Amino acid sequence: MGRRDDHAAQRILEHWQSEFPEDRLAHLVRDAARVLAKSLQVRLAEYSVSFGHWSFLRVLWYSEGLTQRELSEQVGLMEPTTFTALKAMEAKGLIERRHQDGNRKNLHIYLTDKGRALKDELIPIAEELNEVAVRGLSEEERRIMHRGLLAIIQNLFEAGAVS
Amino acid sequence: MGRRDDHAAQRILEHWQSEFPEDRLAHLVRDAARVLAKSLQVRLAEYSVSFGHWSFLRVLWYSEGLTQRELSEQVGLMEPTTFTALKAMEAKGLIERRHQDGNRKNLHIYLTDKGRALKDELIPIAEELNEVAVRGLSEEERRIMHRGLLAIIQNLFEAGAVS
DNA sequence: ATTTTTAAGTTAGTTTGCTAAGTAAATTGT
DNA sequence: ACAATTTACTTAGCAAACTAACTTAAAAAT
Repeated sequence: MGRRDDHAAQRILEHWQSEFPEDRLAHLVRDAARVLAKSLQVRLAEYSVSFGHWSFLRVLWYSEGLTQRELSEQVGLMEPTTFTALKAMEAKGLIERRHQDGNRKNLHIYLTDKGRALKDELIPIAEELNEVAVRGLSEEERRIMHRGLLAIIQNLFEAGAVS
Repeated sequence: MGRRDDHAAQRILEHWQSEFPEDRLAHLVRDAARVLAKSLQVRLAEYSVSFGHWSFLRVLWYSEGLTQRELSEQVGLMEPTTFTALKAMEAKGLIERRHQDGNRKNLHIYLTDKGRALKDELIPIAEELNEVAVRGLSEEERRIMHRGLLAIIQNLFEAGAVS
């Protein structure tokens, strides 16, 4: 990493010693999410897989044949997002969208060989990145972060904070 | 919160008992960030302040007169993003962009009275939301999450993971 | 059996962020 | 003092997400 990036890293870190008590955690979570996403994006780009597509591939590798709606729910995105992503993935030859059992409405999603083959290439990348990200954190700390993030999500839902 | 939301909450939580070891943390961080952002957005909307504008306001409340570039760095966003947000905020009468000291290049950003007045209304909202989010987590756990998130950001920068 | 309701997919338009490339002012080097 | 470089802002265009509203198929109710 060059001097420019060291500088960027330092800036983003210094940033967090500073003021703004009122929503420090929210911004910190957001920054971490951005850095994580960006990192994965950079690595996936070598395989011409976008970050958006990755989210669907990782679900499909575990369970093909879901409908678009079911996929939406599994992935945690809204349907129009899913729709757009899947159309693009179909155009790139990663998946097929098929009607089934005489039902002319539901579309079931299947991987192509090409899409399926990416699994063995991309999973190690994600695993390695994950490992790098939490390097230096103890098992205990990792568990607490996991539980803590879940708690935040749950708290906000329970408080009716999210629509 | 209605039944529909309970359902949504449960789905998002069940989601995290499931497979996908390879980047569970990354997705969890991302989901938490989305829920946090969404929650704040909903609350800010009552004041016609968008989430994007909030990020700048909170910095400006602590230090007016920064240039656009300096603001970008403080907020942690790229300059074009800053530019667009500030133009919109100027149009809404929240800030002014002014040349200074005979320098025809740098633009310094100042709050209008309207922008300044929002501070007392919005800061409590953010504080309250933050409190709700981490409800049930001990001081110790909060500290670990804070350190852990910082560590993730730092690790990824150090690994050259981010461009 | 027909109507009504619900569900799945789609389209349109918005928001928030990005990168890459352009322009013009200010600074530095000769 | 002038040329070259760097810096600050701007423009253009793209990506990933969203909400709201539409269409049509399937399921439920009368």
